Amino acid sequence: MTVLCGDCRIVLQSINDSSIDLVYMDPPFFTQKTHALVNRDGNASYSFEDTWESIETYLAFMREVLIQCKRVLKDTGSIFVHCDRSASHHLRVLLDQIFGPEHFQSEIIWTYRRWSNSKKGLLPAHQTIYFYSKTENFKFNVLFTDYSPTTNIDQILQARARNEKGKSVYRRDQHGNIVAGKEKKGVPLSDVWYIPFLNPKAKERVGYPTQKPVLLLERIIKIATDSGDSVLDPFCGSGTTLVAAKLLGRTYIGIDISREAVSLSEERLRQPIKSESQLLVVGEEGFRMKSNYERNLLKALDAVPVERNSGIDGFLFIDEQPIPVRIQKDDEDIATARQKLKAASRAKQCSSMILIRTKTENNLCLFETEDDDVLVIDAYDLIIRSWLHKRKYRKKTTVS
Amino acid sequence: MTVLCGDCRIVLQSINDSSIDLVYMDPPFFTQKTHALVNRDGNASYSFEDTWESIETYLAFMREVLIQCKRVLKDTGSIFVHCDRSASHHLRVLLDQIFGPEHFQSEIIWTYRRWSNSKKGLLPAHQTIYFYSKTENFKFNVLFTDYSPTTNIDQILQARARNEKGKSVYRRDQHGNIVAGKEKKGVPLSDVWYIPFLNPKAKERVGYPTQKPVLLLERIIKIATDSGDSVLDPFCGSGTTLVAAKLLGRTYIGIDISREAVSLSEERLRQPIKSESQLLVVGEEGFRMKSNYERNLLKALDAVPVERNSGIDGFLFIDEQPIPVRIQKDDEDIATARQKLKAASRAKQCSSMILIRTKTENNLCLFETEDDDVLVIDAYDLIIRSWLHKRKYRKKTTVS
DNA sequence: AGGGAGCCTGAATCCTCAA
DNA sequence: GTTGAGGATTCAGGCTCCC
Repeated sequence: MTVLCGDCRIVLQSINDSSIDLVYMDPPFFTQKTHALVNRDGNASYSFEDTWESIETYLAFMREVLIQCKRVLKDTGSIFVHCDRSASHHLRVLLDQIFGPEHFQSEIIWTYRRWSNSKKGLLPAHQTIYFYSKTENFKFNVLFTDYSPTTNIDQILQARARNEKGKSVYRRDQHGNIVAGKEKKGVPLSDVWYIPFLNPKAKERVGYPTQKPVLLLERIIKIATDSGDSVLDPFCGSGTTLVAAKLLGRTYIGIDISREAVSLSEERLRQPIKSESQLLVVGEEGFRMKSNYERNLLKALDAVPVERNSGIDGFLFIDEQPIPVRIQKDDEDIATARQKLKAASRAKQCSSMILIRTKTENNLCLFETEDDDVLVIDAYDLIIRSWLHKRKYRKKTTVS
Repeated sequence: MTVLCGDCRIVLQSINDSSIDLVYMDPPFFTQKTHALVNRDGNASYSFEDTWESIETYLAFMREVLIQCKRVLKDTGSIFVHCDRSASHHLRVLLDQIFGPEHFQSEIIWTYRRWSNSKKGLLPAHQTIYFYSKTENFKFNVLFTDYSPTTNIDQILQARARNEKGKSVYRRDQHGNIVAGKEKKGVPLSDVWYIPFLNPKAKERVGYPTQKPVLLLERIIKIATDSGDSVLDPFCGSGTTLVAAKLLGRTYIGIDISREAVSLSEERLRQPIKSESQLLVVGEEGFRMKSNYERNLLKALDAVPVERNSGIDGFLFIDEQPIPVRIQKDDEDIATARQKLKAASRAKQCSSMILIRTKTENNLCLFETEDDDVLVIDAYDLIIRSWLHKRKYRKKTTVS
């Protein structure tokens, strides 16, 4: 959980063999340019050199770094190397040499829309991330995306079989009825990722050149590690990788040769939630911090999410009047939840509040009182689960 | 305007120096597999070998072909080499050697959605096309695409200038009014192309493995040539390049080592057909039938949305069992909604269903019957609206 | 061990049948 | 006839399982 300053070829030597679960690196791309950007308030400027004598010098440097990275990786670990069209082919040849072509897993295309320039040629709108594993036995979590709107989901739910000619057909039982298949979670994530490029005006920007979106790093970390695993970024720059790792509960080590970059990373890490939310709109960051479950509930309510720890999870606006919303937490009973919501709302002068109940209680004596200003609504999954439970029980008794 | 049969390394020798405007090639990808496919009507079968002793053998072969291609290209000509992740990096190193890294123009990513599989890792969903020119003085036509929906069109149309600090600002006349700029045609085409993969069921398919969509070739030909120019494809296969060239009024030469492929190309050229992709005509959004409201409701239920069934809006999975979900539509009463849901679910053999009520009815006589298999849940906004209404009324009566 | 056969997959078309 | 909903079809994949 540190950010180290120095040449990563040297600093990496202090890291133990087989101790890291994921290496992500965003090294110089061999653009042969100096990258500089002035900070928001204009008083600090970060820059780094990406000029090299020749491609051979560049590759010799990268070779040293990659060999060290392989050494520190666990056998179940993987490496993601970010590059652009300047030298991606040379880097992949190098990766083949060091990690072995059989450990190549994916060529990830990060694509985005960007302001057009009037260059003769096609507008560059992608960068490449090479994904190699150390062994065949690498850790991989499948992320799922939505089905294409052209897909007949109701159809692909049906179980399938082969007929006598070996053709794929839907399976039918002895009555000729269709047989239902297994659960569908969605389509496994593909190797082409559309993630918006950090807009020059984005609040997330901290003034560091080549800064990557947190969303991109979150996705990589989720794919290759579990909670508590270790993430290493030998060219950490503004520390985006480390922030994403911290937000996802992974441990992290960052290295950068620039004193300023290390300070900037440390600053961002000190309070990633707070400092990030100063930079980001509350809604955006609040959205990322909430669990999917709460986020979806708030969306269905059409409520605007707010930050945690305040007793209020979001606000619903009806006739321009804000109505505080709280979702009952796993570790609290409905009375506590109501109390917290009322306490937090008192200061806001709100007379109507909404509480979403997510659990059944042992004693169901607490109900919405007639003159209360809190509306208690049961979460959909709570309603469904108790209905199914009731039905099951009823069927059993009917049979007996 | 011919299709020649033979090894392209030999056949190319018969083509004059500096006589071709565009070379497109779709060589073997070094997949180390034999690709075979049976024709639609089942009476013909095409196949080709893509197995090699080593990567060196493959590259030696490709080197010979590429050197010949450079020779026959005009000084204003360009070459587009289609490859996939198997050997793209090696091919680009080769292209750098033969055409010079300074003549590298673009790494085009052709991306698409396709049937998936149970791979451990990311689903491959792109192929790469390298675009090199013979000299700096190459022919290039800018194609335009639509602006992204987030772009403010009004702003683009305004003329721009630089202020005293060199920053880009909108130009204003002496009265401070914004000056309208030149007409813009859209965003110049980027190097990431989303073009639907030739679907297994597409009519355009002729039964040749690895067949490419005509649309992809049309785009390349439009970029690099004008009407009447010459196009060469040394691995023409089923002749897609030649068909696209003919449709666009370019002259063409195709070469293939397989007698069957040459016959197939000749046959296709006799009646060049381009099938319209429904997906491209309508657009992905055209297939999405759900409102944001409905989508958010389904998400809160943790249900998978269904786009192509008029009775079912989504599926919820509990204990791996699919449960159909329907959201009551604006123009239907709850009885109709229930009836449609039950009708659609009958074929799916589902015994439990969920119906989301979104409106109150005048006669509230219809309730969930004890033995029913449909659970009716009120949408959150319905609950909230009726609660607020009730409170308002109660307060009024209290005051009076 | 290594290699071939068979299985699971979902996108996007074609195609059928009902209204 | 004409339209449109939804059922049927098949693959430049990649896994497992079985000799």
